[in-house]
Amino acid sequence: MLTLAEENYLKNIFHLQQKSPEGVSTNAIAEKLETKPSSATDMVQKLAEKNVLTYIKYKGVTLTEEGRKTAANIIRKHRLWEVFLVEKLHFKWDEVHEIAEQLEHIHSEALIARLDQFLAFPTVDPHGDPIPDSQGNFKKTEKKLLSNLRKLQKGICVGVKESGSDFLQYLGKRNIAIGTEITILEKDDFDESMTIEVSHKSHFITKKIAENLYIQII
Amino acid sequence: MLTLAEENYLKNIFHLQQKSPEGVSTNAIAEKLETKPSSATDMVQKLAEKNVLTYIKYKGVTLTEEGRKTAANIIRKHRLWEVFLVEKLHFKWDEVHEIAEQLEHIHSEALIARLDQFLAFPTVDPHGDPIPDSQGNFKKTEKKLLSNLRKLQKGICVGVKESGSDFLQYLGKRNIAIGTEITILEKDDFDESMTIEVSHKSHFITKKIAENLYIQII
DNA sequence: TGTAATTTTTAGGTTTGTCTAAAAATATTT
DNA sequence: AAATATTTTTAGACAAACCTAAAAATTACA
Repeated sequence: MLTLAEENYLKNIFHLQQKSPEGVSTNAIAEKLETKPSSATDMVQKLAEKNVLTYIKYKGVTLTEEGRKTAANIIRKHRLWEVFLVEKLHFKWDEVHEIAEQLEHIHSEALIARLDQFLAFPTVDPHGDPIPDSQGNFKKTEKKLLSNLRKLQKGICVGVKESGSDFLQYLGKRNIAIGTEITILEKDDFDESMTIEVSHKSHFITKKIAENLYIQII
Repeated sequence: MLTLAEENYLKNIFHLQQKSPEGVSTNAIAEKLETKPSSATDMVQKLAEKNVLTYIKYKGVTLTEEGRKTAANIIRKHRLWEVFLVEKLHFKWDEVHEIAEQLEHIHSEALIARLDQFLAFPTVDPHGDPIPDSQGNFKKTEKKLLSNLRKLQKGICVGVKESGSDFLQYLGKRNIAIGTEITILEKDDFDESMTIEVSHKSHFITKKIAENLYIQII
């Protein structure tokens, strides 16, 4: 079982590794965690002992598979709690980070499993960031129907289901084409219509339209 | 801002003070917290410095008003989270204590205010223990209509609203009289009927009956 | 009331996670 | 390639929260 401080290091090293997959420097870690490089070195040595990362002096740090899974699980908890705070407690999406920073360290597998179910298994958090599954896997970016996405999720149009010219003209008028980035601003629970943003303009679209657009989540 | 360890001491001292209001010994604190008396002494001295309790060497400890309020607030959070876990995530009432022990230390007034609202301002936790208000006040035990109580809440019958003989005979047949202890086993959300336990027997009663029985919560 | 038993505190030490200052390794520049 | 600059690690210290062992105060009781 990791301590709170250890969990925070692991989570931040995970994020840093996205940017520099070849290895993360202790200085970068210290900066991210707003601490001194010497403290980061100390902690990194302890985490290497615990086999959640490999550390080569002066060369930097890489998460092990175990470390990667642990970090992903913390991120999973953080993002699930954010969904709870926004969807259930009606916080604004920009108010939830600090609280989720605390909640992500609650230890209970059962709690997270039930929270996930209570929230209807969300795949993105209120900022549109993906929520990894319980095995720590981030969903491979695959095409989905626009109608299956949630509020604030972002994606790139990668195809259409119905390809009649009426439909394509409809898309053309709204500057939607293959490669176009789309963000869901609002989604109505009742009729599944949505407001989407396309190149800084917002459009209202019906369920029928959304069911005919393939999107790759980004 | 108190540390997690300090909060746990405070909460437990609060509970111990219920049993011995004249002062709590450091040994009793150590036993409750499963630590050594010397550690309890150390912590108590630190908490006295922080003005949340008064400490007289060899004589024991009493919470200050500030300490009392802080402790009550931790208990409030613990019990609100228990309600959430049972009512929203469908945990059993005996599975929630450990998780609530962690959640009670999340620092955010806004979170607790919204959680309270989300849970519709419960006054008791799933074990029937009272939830103090945001000022740290425990509701004075006062009579309430049975229909206003929640599942698992316990009380003593202290009066009736409608006192026609039909009604009193109805109560008599079920061994309900002034002084009788009643526990709500089940409460139906739809028609507000309930199953109650009276001297080890369970009875089904309608909303109309429940609206005419005054109960003192225990 | 004085001695024994118990409770409580003090003294000194450990671990965790941090710090500063200095040393060592690596990288850069001329 | 040598000198300089930068990055990174090591060494030693500190606060929090705990421990053990010993001392001091209180309580029990003969």
